[in-house]
Amino acid sequence: MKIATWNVNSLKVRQQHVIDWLELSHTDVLCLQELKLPDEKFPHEELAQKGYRSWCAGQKTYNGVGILVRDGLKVDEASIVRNIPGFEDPQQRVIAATVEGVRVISAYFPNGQAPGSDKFAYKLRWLDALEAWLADEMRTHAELALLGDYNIAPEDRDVHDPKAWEGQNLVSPEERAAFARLAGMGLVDSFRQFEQPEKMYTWWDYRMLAFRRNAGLRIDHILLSPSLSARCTSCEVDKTPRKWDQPSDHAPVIAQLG
DNA sequence: ATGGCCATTTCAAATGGA
Repeated sequence: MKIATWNVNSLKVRQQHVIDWLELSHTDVLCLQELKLPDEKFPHEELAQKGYRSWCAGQKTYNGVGILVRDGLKVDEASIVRNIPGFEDPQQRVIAATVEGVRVISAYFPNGQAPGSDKFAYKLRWLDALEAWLADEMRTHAELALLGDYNIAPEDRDVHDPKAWEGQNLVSPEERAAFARLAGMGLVDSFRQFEQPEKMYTWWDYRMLAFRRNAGLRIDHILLSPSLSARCTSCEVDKTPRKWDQPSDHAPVIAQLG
């Protein structure tokens, strides 16, 4: 089973990219972030025509997450959860589904704007709530995958220019500590399970010719519970759709589970 | 050179992203 995550930065604009990439990558389960559309505008029918069932937690203009599952894979309808239970939040950032017994979570972590800001405080509160909920989820699901736009570059090697970025949003010690706590819970960064090319990132600013200069950050991740990590045979970033016309500023990350 | 792009809302310029 191939599982993947992609921040599409508007599903309306990127719908054809998603359809093309599903066919290209043979992805079975695709987690999407930044749909930027309300539930009633989610293209369930169009995706169904391409062989995927879909679930979403959308909202107008901002945020919004979804999960696409190839026909034939077993999804327990009762397993669908939207948002972090107990964490009141109008922002739609989390959706979970159990697919073939694997707990799949699509998450769009808050950006945080800048350390010290109100949005940064919200990011840290959100991270605390996620961590508490994940602890429960991991107790009930041995095979769990947390996929999404984490808006955290966990290490300096995930940053094109660590000196310039030192202490900034997305790389600050507090954010990295939160990421490290996820690892402390037993979640494994599947990308780092395998040998990878140098300077591999998942996001590049639209400005400054950043993609051409490979001036990026690795902020999109697939974290796996111990028993799922043991099943994982590869994890890579696919930069292909970042080169297409009118691309998302993020590239998808895909992992193969044996 | 400390900006530059892009999507959205709504039709002009502000907001948010990362």
